[in-house]
Amino acid sequence: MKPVREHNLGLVLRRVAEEGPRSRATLALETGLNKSTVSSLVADLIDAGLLRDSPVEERPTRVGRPPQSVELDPEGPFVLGLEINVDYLAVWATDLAGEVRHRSFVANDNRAATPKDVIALLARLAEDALEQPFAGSRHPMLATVAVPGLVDADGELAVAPNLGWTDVPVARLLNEALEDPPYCLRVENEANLGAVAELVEGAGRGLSDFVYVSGEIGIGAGVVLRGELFRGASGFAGEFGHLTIDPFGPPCGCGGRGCLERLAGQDTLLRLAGWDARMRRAGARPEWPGAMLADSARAGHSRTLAALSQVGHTLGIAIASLANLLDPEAVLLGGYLAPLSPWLTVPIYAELETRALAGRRMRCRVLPARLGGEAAVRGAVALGRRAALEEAAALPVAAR
Amino acid sequence: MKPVREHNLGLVLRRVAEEGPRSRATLALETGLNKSTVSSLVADLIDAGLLRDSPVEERPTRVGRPPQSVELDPEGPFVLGLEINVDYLAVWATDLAGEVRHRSFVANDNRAATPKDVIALLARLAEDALEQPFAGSRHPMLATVAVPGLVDADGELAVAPNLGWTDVPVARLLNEALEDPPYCLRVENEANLGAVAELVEGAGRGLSDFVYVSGEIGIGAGVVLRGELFRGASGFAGEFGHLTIDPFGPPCGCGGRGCLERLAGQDTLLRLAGWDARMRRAGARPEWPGAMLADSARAGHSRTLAALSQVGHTLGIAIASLANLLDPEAVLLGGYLAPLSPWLTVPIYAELETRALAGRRMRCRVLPARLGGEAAVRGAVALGRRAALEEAAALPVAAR
DNA sequence: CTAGTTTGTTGAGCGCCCCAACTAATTGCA
DNA sequence: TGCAATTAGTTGGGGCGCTCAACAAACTAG
Repeated sequence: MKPVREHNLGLVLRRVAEEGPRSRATLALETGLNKSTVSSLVADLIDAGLLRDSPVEERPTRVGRPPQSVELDPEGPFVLGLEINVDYLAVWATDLAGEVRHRSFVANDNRAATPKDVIALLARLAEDALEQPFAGSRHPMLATVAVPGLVDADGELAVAPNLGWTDVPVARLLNEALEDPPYCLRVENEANLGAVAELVEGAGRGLSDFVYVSGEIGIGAGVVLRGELFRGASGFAGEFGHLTIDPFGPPCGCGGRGCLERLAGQDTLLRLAGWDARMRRAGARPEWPGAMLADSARAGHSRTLAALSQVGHTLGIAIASLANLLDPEAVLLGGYLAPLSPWLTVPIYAELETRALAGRRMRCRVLPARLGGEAAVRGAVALGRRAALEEAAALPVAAR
Repeated sequence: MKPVREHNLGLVLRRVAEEGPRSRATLALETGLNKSTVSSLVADLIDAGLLRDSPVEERPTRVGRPPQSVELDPEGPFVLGLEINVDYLAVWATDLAGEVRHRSFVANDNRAATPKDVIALLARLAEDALEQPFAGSRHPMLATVAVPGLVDADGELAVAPNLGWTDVPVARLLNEALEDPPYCLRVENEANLGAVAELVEGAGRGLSDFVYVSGEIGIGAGVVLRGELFRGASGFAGEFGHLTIDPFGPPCGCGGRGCLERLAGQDTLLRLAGWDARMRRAGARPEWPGAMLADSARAGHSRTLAALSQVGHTLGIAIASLANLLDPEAVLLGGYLAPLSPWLTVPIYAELETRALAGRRMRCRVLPARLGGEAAVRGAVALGRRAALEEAAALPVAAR
């Protein structure tokens, strides 16, 4: 009920986490706290195994006693990021500093398997990560699972169209499948986690309001508002692919008509560019359509260029609606859209300028995402890491 | 830098503001603070002129010493809500408790006048309010101005299409026109303030994520996320009327095509229902179209009913896009849409069910707004009042 | 080697919250 | 009427945790 110490511990810890190793003196300067207070806070954090004295010297050849930097303790808490996607599973493990300590990727056709089997396999991969020597610590462990579908407020996977799953309690099943369940396990939509990843270490760094558009098999989005992921009232925010573009357009799998995903999704784009969409199914890598179409566009194939222009205009209409509603600082194009952004941004900007009421007064930039196919796992660890930093601050006061 | 006292003062003050008069004992129970702490906090707030002992006895015939309730001091700080609209000006003044102490409304064709003259007139109305006896207090005074246009992050009115104004520094001009400028003066979009009003005392009470759709001459919206007004990166969020419904539809005044406002705005609705839109200009009251069309619909005029159905479907498409993106708890229909909602909700829900991906899993309700044409002024005072409560907590610590 | 400079630590002081004891004001019951 | 019982509010002691100032530590410059 009176978490002032906890608050300040968190302040110092997060500062070190976000800005890197630094001395007590600079921490005092940056946080506005007193030198002696910072010393005491840092001592507690070291006792709790969250920080350690750093060999890195922060010293631009100045006079005076050399500062003693502290950094995140790599032996401290660690974090798991898991991903279930249509045709693969992935697991990453990092320490508090965000250093990736373990990484695995397994191709697996998850549409063909039952949820239970898939989650059992994922649990095996997670346990491999936990076997790593660095995982022997007594610290709490957080895990986040990225899934390609709608996750409701209780963490249950309500529906994953491209996986063919409905109402799968992923968190519960995974907890049961794990020998030693983590301190906290959460499940989150893939595009949402992609947005978090871009926010923390990608094209969204430093931004506070943006939308990450994830072009996978469908088109999803993660919405970041005021520097935080926005999930919506039931956890279903960001279904950008089902914005209506043409009310009487072709029917979409969702039951609507003329959805963005139907008019500008991967299948349509490939078809417009002259490829048979079914080629995709033939075991290609996930990054296939983006890289291939970019090659084709670079080679100047007119049909590809026309397809990209058309899809760009369609995307632009949707992005203009989004901009009218939310006025974000930027829209990030992720997934297969990222490598195609050189050809997409021009038509998108054109639509934005004619259709966004605030026109050029609002500078909504359209940028390629930076993290490619790793965005979702990266976001999973990043979210877990952020939560760990938040909660870890409560640790030293409890340990007293 | 160590606002723990301030925080607790605010906690107590806001509790009383939101939940009404109550005793120190119940405040202690509700805030989790100690009885003695609450006593001390309340004493400070009384000293600062923010609270006073209340004659109201909170006593459900129980044994023991009767509690001494405290309530917001009506002699405390006061708040102005101003509104500049197309054909009228309005000023409300309330005390901290939200009790309206002064109210004025002046019909005035603001399109025909220069911004400077309009603001001078508004300043005169504001000064009338300040002449009131209760305004003689030493307390800070906050004012908020509602305007029907885009307000940028600096509080400048960038563009007000229906007023014909562009780049009017309303805050600066009003400050100059006022003899004794307020402690803090802010300018905010009309629909945004309508959303705040509905949040505080209308259909949005208790909700944390909703969108208020304001049907005035244009269609705007105020977006409330996590219980707070969301303004967007440049302050231009909520331009719901310019969502694209039909990319190749009729041109809209904004430069786009097939905007919601063009396809389902007031003019179109009246035309579809068989009225000449120009009749509106002929000096009718602002609530004219809603009340009149509702009468006509109640009378069973088939052309009106068909028009409402068509507009409802169009609105529903836009609301489905919004719901896909933000997953709000509710959408409130305000302005002239409120009295029409009995005929609009059915087609809107129909579109929501077919077009929102999460379908009936997400319960996005569509409700009529409750505050009618007063929403914007009410929101203006409510926003000022909320800010006053926030800042007033800093007062007692400064006064020490 | 000493003066100057910057970092980190130590102990006094203090704001502010909690706790417990106490006073105040009422009801219930003998 | 009067004395428990009960609930509200106040008062003073204690302690957590922050700030401040003085000091010790570790280095550079000349």
